[in-house]
Amino acid sequence: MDEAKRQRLESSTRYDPSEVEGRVFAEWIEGGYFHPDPEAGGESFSVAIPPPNVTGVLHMGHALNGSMQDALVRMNRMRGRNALWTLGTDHAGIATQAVVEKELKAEGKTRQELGRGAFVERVWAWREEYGSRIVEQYKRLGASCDYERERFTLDEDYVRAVHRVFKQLFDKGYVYRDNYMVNWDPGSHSAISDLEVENREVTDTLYSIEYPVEGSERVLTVATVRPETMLADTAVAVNPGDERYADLVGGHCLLPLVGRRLPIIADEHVDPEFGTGALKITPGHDPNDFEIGRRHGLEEIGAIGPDGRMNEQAGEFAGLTAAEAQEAVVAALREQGLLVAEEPYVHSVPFSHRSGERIEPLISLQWFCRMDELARPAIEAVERDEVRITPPQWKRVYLEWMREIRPWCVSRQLWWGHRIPVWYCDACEETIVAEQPPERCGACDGELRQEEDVLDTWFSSAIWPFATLGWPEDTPELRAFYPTSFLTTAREILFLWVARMIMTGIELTGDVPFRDVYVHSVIQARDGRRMSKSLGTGIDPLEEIDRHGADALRFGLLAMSSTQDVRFSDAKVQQGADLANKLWNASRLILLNVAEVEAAPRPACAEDRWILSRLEATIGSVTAQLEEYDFAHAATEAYAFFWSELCDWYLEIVKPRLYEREEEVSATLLWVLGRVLALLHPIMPFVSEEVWAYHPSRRGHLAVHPFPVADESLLDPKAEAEVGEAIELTRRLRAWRDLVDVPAKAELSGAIAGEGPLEFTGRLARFNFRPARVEPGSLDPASIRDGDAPIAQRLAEAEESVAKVGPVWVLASEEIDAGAVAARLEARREELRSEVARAEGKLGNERFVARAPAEVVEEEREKLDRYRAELEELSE
RNA sequence: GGGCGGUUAGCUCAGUUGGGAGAGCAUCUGCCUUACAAGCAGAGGGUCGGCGGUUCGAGCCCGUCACCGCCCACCA
Repeated sequence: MDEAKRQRLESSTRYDPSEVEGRVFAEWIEGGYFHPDPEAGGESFSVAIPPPNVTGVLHMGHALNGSMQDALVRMNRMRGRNALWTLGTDHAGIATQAVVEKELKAEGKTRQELGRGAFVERVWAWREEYGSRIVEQYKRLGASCDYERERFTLDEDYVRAVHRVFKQLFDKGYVYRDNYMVNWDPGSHSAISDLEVENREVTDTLYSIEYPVEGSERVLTVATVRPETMLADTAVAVNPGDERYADLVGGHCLLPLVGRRLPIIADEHVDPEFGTGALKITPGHDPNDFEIGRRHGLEEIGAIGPDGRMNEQAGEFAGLTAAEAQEAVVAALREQGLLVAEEPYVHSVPFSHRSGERIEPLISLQWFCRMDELARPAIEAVERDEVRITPPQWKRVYLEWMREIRPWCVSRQLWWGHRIPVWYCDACEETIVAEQPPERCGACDGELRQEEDVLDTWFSSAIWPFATLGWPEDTPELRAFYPTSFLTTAREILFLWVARMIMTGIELTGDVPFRDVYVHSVIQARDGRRMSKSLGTGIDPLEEIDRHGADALRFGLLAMSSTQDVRFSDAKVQQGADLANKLWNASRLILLNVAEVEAAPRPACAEDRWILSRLEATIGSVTAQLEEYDFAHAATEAYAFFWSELCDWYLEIVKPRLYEREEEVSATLLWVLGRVLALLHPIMPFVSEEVWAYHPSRRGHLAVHPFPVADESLLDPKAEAEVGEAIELTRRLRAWRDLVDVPAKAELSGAIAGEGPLEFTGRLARFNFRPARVEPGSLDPASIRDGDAPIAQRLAEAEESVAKVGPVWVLASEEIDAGAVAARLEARREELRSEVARAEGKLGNERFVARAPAEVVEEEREKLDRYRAELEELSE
């Protein structure tokens, strides 16, 4: 080690992530480790990041998902796979357009004033300036993405891919244009899909209105929470089995305020139990009524326009907002005495997930995609586990949703996005769908105009895993890295994104887009509420990185993740920070004291075999857990091995040997340290890489160092048992010392029977042991010196076959308070008496003895014997 | 209205096929022991949401109730 490095190790007693992370990340990039050559050959491993919105800033969900992906990508890169982690951003139509429109508004302008072309240019400008923020933030996390292949869903070739998809689906008859009821979002001024609607409980007023029946004194009383929509009513419906109204079906009533004749129809949808059993039908503004209307061939009237205001169909109410119209309609009805009841009514109402505004269902000419044909193979792929979903309950959720799938409204009335590749000829009414803009109409050579609408953002993200690799071209990237290896995702986009990727992947590439889907848990705010910007409950991952380091946040997030949702735990992040610091300091101890030897397992005694065995066992199980997406157990198990077994026990045990620069222990320690660093690297890449820089075995960066494979030949159950017992003995001695109030500095004397790795036990528990050859229950007089008197006995049990550590006697000394010892002894006797009673009770139960498995009964008998023996020994 | 998940130590969470309840943090006690006081050693703390059932034996299996959360749903 050169002098500068030694100096730094000696002087830095604390690990400082802020000093390390930027520098180390730059080295990785310079090394080009994250930029694989698709033609390198060999086994590849690839992941396409769920593309964050280009407007986005890194939030805790990204940080969690990123930590998980990076752990697996790094592990596989270290295993020598040709690893690609594709990063990029989503143009996020509505969100991005809204951001720029807000900017415009601040300048007193609107997008309409600007015009489409200038507006879109303006969004691109915005994107150039701010669009890479989140990419930079992924670097702070340490994400080993290929930053040289950053993709954007509006890249030129990505646009071509989208056009190809649209055309292909159109040609197959899946994509079509129709006048249909859609979820109109008055906020973004666009249609949105069913998946972008969220239902909220709302208390409205339920109004009961009387519709006079034509040619009769009777009235039909209908109930509605939206009286303003009555202006667009085109029928009244009753249940076909409802005898009260059987004679009226086929007749008409008169729509109050408007005077339109409404046919009275019978439809199964009407619940005779609800209200009066008569339902006003507004096909233009209610999804149910729309269906009924289509079944009965009713007229579809739109009285509310896309701007949320009443149109000319609303007669005198035209120009009012829907809310104003409601008041006015109610007032008019009340005046005419047709309003017979008003009562509060709680029901669920659709709201736009995008703008938060109440959805206005209305009929509109839109582009749709039929999903049933696309869904079929995507269902089979999951049923057959060609795409595995973890945890398994989400498989069922996916399948159930897919089996009920409905057409997808893919057009959006926005300017920012993939403009739909459809051209209309006004001269001959030809519709042309094409990948490239056609010059003139092929039929009549007339002028063409392109469809104004753009595609749903999710239409383009649905092809992300292969479009980012160059599809539809047959690129080396596509050949090498598709299908991708896995996808980690939040469950909220299981339908919105994951299902659609599987469908398009199979349809367009003939293969699934990924083999594995891991649905991760949601990290909630500290108080259990949802983390959200608007609630102010968000926790900024970048602040956490500033405060504790990226490794700490990564460790914390992985450790707190689970199959169920969990609250954000500052303690877990702190645990990660502590681990990084501990790693640094343990490494200082080792690296500054070892002899100059090659790292190698060179066990010289039981404890050496023990730590090697524990290390390999840990490598095996942490690796398996990472492969099963059990990140929490992987992180905490690696932590426990390193902290407790390696630092608290092994390093303390071998310190004397280390200080003497013993070669065997030096070699072993370097070996263990190297493997631990590699094992931790996928979870804590920065600190592990930094420490590795000081390791004498280093030939290159840890990021591309081989990942450890558990070496079973180093597993040693015997050493584990022996040292485990010596550790247990040490613990009991320490506990005993504390409980009898022996001063911390006091060195006690004792006699011990047995053999095994006891040297460290005496040292760590501050006991001077003398070997004592004993029969159970008695102390060999030969081992007692003048003035010695055993005052406490049997601090450890002898395990038959292994270490053969026998009873321990502590010899009297002035540091020991005989009264405290006696009290402790009595407490132990009490404990034993209750254990004996418990075991006796169990064994006294005939049914237990008769029915429990023999080994369980035998075990219980052995326990009883042991407790009795110890109690016997401790009795005066 | 359906479906899913949760309820375990003061807090946040683990708990593999049913055989004496664990971790981290917090608390208390003692230690600046020459890697780390962001440390070390030790201790205390839980009728595993309630009730019932199956079983020799239940945190775990079954039923039921109570809260909490999420997803899906076209009943005005």
